[in-house]
Amino acid sequence: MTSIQPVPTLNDVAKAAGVSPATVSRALNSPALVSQTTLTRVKAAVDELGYTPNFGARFMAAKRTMTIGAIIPTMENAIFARGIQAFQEQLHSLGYTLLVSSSSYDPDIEEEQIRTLASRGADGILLIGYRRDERTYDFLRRRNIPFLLAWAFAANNSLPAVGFDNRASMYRLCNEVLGLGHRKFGIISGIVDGNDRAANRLKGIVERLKIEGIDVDNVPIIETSYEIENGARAFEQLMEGDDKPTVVMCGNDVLAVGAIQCATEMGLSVPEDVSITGFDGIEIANIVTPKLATVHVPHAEMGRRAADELVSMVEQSTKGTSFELHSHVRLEASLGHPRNN
Amino acid sequence: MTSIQPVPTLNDVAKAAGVSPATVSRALNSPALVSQTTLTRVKAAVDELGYTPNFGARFMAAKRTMTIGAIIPTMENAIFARGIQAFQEQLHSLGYTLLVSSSSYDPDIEEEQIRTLASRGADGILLIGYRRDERTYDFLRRRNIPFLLAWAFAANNSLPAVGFDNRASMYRLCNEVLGLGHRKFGIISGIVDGNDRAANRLKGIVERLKIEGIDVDNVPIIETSYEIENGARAFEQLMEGDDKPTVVMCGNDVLAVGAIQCATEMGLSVPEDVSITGFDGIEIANIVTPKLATVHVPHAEMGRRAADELVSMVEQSTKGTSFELHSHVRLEASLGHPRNN
DNA sequence: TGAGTCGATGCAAGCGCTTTCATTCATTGG
DNA sequence: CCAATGAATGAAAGCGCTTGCATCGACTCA
Repeated sequence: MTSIQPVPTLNDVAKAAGVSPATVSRALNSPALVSQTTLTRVKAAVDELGYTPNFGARFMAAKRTMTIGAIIPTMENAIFARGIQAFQEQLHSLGYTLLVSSSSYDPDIEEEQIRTLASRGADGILLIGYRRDERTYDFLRRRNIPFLLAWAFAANNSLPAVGFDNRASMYRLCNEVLGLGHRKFGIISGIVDGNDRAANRLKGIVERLKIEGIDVDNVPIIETSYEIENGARAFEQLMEGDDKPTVVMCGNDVLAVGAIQCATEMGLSVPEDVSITGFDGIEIANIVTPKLATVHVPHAEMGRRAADELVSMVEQSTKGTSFELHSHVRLEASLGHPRNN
Repeated sequence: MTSIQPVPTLNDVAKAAGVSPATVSRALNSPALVSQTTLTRVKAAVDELGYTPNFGARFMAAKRTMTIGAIIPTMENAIFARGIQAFQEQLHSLGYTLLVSSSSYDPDIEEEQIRTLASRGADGILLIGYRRDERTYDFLRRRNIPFLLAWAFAANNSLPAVGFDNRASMYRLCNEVLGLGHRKFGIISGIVDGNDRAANRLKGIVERLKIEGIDVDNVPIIETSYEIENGARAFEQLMEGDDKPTVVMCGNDVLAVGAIQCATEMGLSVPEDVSITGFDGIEIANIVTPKLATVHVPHAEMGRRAADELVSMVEQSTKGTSFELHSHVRLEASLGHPRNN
């Protein structure tokens, strides 16, 4: 075999091409500065040796890594999947690589991941939602790492974000529900603590109900984490008492699907016996029977825009502009009139 | 404000603690070599300055990065979600960070991502399935980067893998289908080219049918990529002719769900008019009505085992041991007897 | 008491790359 | 024909960290 030279370096390429390392570096990063002849010679050497730059070294010498990090709460369900996929594809077409980690909805893990991404030289970071320790934001700012929030948008918050107004979206859905005549509500919310998206969705419902003059303190609200099973259990609990709700609004499609499944198991028909609504508009909303009335969020567009915005923040070192996307209430068979209005 | 010293370095910590950089490095990486007093002093300095190591530098000086890379075909649907989530959680508890990229089922992109991960100093890489250009494997070997395959297992292949036998699994499911009396098959397969998992699943059906004496050349097989929509379209096409199949076996739950939805839209009842089967046992198989008969794969276990194995390959620099997981045929309402047997 | 140990620390050499500055050589204009 | 310009390249200084080797006391043991 050939000699033991496992990883070719810039220097090896330089030798092979008969030029200086500096020239190879330039040929690779700013081809305009190098003559055509040298350029082809270098490229040939690169191919021949199978050279790949060492990011660690590059990161040390330069600053950029052409890497964007993203930290999402979970990979396990589909909530973030489509958006992140679009984000990644757009980044790829802009020449960036995406590194994704998941925090399992744990703020401490999230903070740790942020530090790790920073240590790794991420040029920018995408985070989900607003709410996190101020210390985390300080860290990012101190380090001068551009960051962008997604899956949420609050007009009164100056942090750059690409997303939608969770509160207003849920408010609109609640409007529709009221319009159908429902007055007895049950709510299954995501864990509100440390999650502004879940909190705002809940707020959207509560605000609207108050306006309607409904005594919100008597509306049963169950908080649980985003899993189908939990949605089912919560639903069961809501339907236990005498004074059953005519509609159960869920903070999330995943919970809603659990609720629908539970309803079916309990022999209740949806929406005749009880209406159920979700939020997100992910695939399962369409798969479940009956189809789930929900708020549809433009995930793919959000991902693409987030990529564009974050990259421009990185490259132009701008402060970042927020962008509000519009969600869309989707009425489907899981939502109907209450039985005895 | 304080002076402009954006990113504290090891040296800064050393100064603050009144020791040499070497000592700080040791305090951080091999605390056993440092006295208790120094240790606490260093830790204090680290906290005070908010120091985070620079991975680029660390990667250059040492070799390890405590990073594992994974490249999955897509993040968009749930096929890999659960397994990867478990993989990440296990890695995290072993002290490693996971970086995930997706290749969009494109071999060229996958290769590029592999190079990127290598450049970034991934200590090990997880890949999905066996089939890829030999050049890619050569690259990994040359670079001496441990890699492990997942979502597939072939006894006759020496590459280390943690997965299940796609062919045998599908063969068993096909067995059940035949047992119910079906003789007229339709097949919706994933794209076989460059995807050994899809290919082997198809093979499992075909082999079993041949044994049964069924003329496989006359069994309609539609290849399409893993999307619900495509499953629906393919199903429609299969049900067009006069000689309709009594069962449609799909290479994947996603395709199968599309098929079921299409059947419902066409006014066909499942399984009375036509049976439908899937593969993977992901969440949507349980959500769709009727529930999908499928092959259930222990995704979470696969993820965990893959993490353990890959880390041990990295740390003990062993060659890697393959491990076969067992899938499990799950009979559900979408599969029944053919109408006119 | 002196040689031998050993634990704790410091020194300094890189790891592979980018980039500033200097140098070289060909070209151009007066 | 010579100075001035500019394109192309090279030399070399780090970037922040790890680690082999050297050093230095403080102990142990005979």
